[in-house]
Amino acid sequence: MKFNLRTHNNGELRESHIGQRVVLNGWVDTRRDLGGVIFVELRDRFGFTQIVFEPSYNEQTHAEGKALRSEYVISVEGTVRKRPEGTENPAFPTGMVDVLVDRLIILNEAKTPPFAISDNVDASEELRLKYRYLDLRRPKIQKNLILRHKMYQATRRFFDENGFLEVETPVLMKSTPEGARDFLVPSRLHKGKFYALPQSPQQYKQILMVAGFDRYFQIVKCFRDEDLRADRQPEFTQIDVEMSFINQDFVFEMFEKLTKTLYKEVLGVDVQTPFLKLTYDEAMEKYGSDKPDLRFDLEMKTLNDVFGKSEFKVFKDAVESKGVITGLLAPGCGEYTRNQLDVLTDFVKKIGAGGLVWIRVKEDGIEAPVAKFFTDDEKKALVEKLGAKPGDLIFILSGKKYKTLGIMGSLRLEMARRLDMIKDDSEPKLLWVKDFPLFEWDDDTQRYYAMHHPFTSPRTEDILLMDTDPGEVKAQAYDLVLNGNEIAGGSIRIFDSELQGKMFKALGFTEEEAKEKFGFLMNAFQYGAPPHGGIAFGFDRLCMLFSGEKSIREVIAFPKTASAISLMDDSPSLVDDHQLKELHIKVR
RNA sequence: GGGGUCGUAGUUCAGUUUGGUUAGAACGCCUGCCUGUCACGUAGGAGGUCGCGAGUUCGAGCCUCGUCGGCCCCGCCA
Repeated sequence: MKFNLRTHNNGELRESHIGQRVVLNGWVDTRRDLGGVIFVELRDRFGFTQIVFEPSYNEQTHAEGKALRSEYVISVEGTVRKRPEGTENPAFPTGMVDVLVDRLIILNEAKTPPFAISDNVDASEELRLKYRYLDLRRPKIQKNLILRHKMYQATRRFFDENGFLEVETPVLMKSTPEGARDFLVPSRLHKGKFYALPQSPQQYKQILMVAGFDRYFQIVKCFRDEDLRADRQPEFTQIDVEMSFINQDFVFEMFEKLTKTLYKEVLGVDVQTPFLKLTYDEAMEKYGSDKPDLRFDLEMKTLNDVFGKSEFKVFKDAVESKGVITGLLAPGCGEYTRNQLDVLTDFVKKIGAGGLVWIRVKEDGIEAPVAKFFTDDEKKALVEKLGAKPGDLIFILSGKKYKTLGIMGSLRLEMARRLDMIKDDSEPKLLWVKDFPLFEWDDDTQRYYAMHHPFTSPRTEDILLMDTDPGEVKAQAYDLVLNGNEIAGGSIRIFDSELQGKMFKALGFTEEEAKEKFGFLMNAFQYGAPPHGGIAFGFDRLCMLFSGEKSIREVIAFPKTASAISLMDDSPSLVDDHQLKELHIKVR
């Protein structure tokens, strides 16, 4: 079909164009047929322009315009005109003018869409995902993807300017035993063998360091076959980075700079550096989370010293078993009803707490079902430690250290919500959490697992503990946290074969197993590995937070549902038998 | 793997508590009228597998069981 190329896009025309002859292409957004005159808002990703079909200007085109419907794709020619006095629409940048049409070409008709292509029409997410190509026409989603584009560009500019090289790594790689479940890809050429999709390009980027690339980055898709969340998809995008001849502080500095740059260039916001740094233990004790939200205070206090000699059995057990007693002050909540307190007790029980101790602070002391177990000194010390005032409410949990702190952290977030302390427009709170434990004990398999990954270096001063007390070893691992979201994580790596061997041993790998799984990396390390370390940013999550969305699906063009299905193209799907046969696969 | 919640015109929802006549509303859609609208107005009209399947019942959108799907959370996510 013949049509003229546009002279302008639909967000472009201003009063300065009045009198010009223009060609516009786009989609019919809305049509208002007043009988004698027809107004159409023409839409493309640049904006809206009102075009007018007027019989006195061109009778034939006006008649043709009667046929237009929503989402028709058209090309029009006409003259830019100032809108008559009083009919301007300041809501649109192009609202001072309209285009009098004298030539209309309908490039494509369209079925009535299942939902209006508009920001303020609610359509269920299910429907939006099924018709994602229509959903993506909505200005809001387009705005999100444009922001994402800006993030890509600012990121690449930053790394280029700082001496990083962008290198692509394989998408078909070797399956590794640790960490998330791999997505497997069967090999046709090698019967019974499988590739894995990368959970991250971790080992490749370390090998690039051995190869001397010194500074590497990649904006890369990663795959983890785990269950989804609002901020988690099975395939997602990382800004993956690795550097040689650096230390942890150097990493902090470099990526504070990146974060600052992104805020400035994409949002025009100034953030202060350096960021606050908390150790993992501090973060857990004060906020009950390794990704604390610091937009509000509500700091937890460890009360082991207050109740160190307590006769209250629950507390006594916690102290004796090296557990924790942790307290949270809920200011002004002293009047919470028994029912409200029961709801909160259920809340913590659901996530694993044995129970919840609550205490009302009064003018003349404290009031609580457990008060009779406390000595006067304990009561006094408790109120003092938490800085409690009459009218406040105190919560106490006790039990296994990190688990209990984590539950109190959840309660902290819940109370912040109830007290309306989380303001969406508050300034971004960024911090580093560092000194993560190197290992995590797993009761089911009765062995240690690497909390970060098996290539993470312990703190130098903790290396000796690896043999005697692995649980106490801290890693040179760090997360970057934004408003309670983990947006990046990384570590300084082991670059010494001997220490790596020690690590594998602590994880319970035999030498043969280690060789079989990671041998190529170990081999590479024998040929002169530089000290190195890196970090990876969760790019989708970062885009989500920058655009103020609550789900990463809003910043991914074609996302999966919570059950990892793509509603638009109906994947995953069954495949033909002959495909399976070629791949030597039999479905049970 | 577990918990919560939702599923009714094209869409968003009401109706389910207490089973009972022809399942409603708004928007959208279609047709007529309308020359300055921008949530156009106006008159009329069409449009339903109450997610699906069993069961209880004289009778099920409503009750029971199962199942499928969306969303959120726990586990999981080096």
